[in-house]
Amino acid sequence: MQAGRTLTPRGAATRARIVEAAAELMYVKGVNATTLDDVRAASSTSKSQLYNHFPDKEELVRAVVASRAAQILERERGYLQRLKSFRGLVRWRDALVQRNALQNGAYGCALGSMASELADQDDQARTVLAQSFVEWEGLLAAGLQRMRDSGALRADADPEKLATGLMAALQGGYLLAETAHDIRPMEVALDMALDHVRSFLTA
Amino acid sequence: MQAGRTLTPRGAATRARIVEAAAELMYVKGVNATTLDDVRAASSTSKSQLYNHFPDKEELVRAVVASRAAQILERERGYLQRLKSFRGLVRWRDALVQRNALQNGAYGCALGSMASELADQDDQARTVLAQSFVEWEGLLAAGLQRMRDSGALRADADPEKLATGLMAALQGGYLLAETAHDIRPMEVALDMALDHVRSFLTA
DNA sequence: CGCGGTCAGGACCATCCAGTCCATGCCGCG
DNA sequence: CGCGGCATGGACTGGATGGTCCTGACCGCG
Repeated sequence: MQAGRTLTPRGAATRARIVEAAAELMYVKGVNATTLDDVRAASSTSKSQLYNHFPDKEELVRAVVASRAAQILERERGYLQRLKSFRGLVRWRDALVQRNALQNGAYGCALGSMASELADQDDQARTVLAQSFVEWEGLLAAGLQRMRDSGALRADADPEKLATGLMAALQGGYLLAETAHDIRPMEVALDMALDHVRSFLTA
Repeated sequence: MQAGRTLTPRGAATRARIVEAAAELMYVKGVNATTLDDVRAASSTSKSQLYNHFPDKEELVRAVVASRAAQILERERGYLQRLKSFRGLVRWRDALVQRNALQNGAYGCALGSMASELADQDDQARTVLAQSFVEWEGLLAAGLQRMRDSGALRADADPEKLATGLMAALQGGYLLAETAHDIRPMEVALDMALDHVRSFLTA
């Protein structure tokens, strides 16, 4: 199985099943703690399928990273594409908090936890993750820019920096919540970032 | 070797060497990517010494966590014990940024990266880490409380929440910096949190 | 100075896990 | 309907890694 091959529908489905199962396991247990045998069992496939689709575990990990990044950016686009008011930002915050509350904060951010684990281990994965964060912040920055253009935000507001601040608060909040098994730090952190944006609101 | 044993000076030194070497390796490579053989080599000891001092790897990891937490809290106490002005907070920020700049943001926060890796893996370690974050935030909160008491901060400032916000910005900043290999996101995040505190300054 | 116990050294073992391989089955195309 | 190739299954292997154990050195105490 070479890269760029055209897959039959069945093959593509199997590949997707593998990536999805691996993503879930790696999210819950961590990348390094997830064995290929775990993935095999969870995806109801076999060892040779794994190696038909991925030359080695590293490539599977990269596929998982790409898949998760695409998934999250897709979801975030839903929230942020039309962002143009402070209320929209509050809704964004609420949706993230609520989603994380479902699991009591455990596991953290799917991108953030992989970033932390892979940053010192797979430079290629790290780059993709970094790029994903940039895109994610870009969605926020674009919304903030629209708010500025419409006069909701003052002219001296820097959408890029505000977006970075929001993302850092989000990621830091995820981490503290994951460690404490309590989502309140995440709420507090996001509220701080939101307050910061609010301080640039006109009138 | 049982817990609570009194060690000879030599034994204590060996134990400390092991923990220190393990801490460094786990910080740079990650906990799971660090093998006991790595630790043995880096600490110039032998396998049986490892097992003389620690029943298994998990306990070594816990010792590393405890050691790192103590180390960081000690360092932070130096910065925060006498914190009583906004300028002091800025100095705190600068010191952290400068320290992280030395390695171009790589590796992140020694506590944060272990928290992310161990949270879903060792509940005992997670609890210690959570407690350490609480203490760390406590140092910040105490300083902010002093600022409030002295009238530097308004009465409606909540030191606890401000401290949590600072910590989240710090941790999120570390993560983004580590992923991007660029400390600017960390600076931006901390500046946001500092601005937030500034918004509670009197006059 | 010698003796008991603690510490150091490193060979050794068992397990786990990434990665290989070959036999079988299914699918689409002619 | 038959054929060629792709997908599938799972047994197998080599090596890494956590953990054990035995031997010998050192240290403090009598």
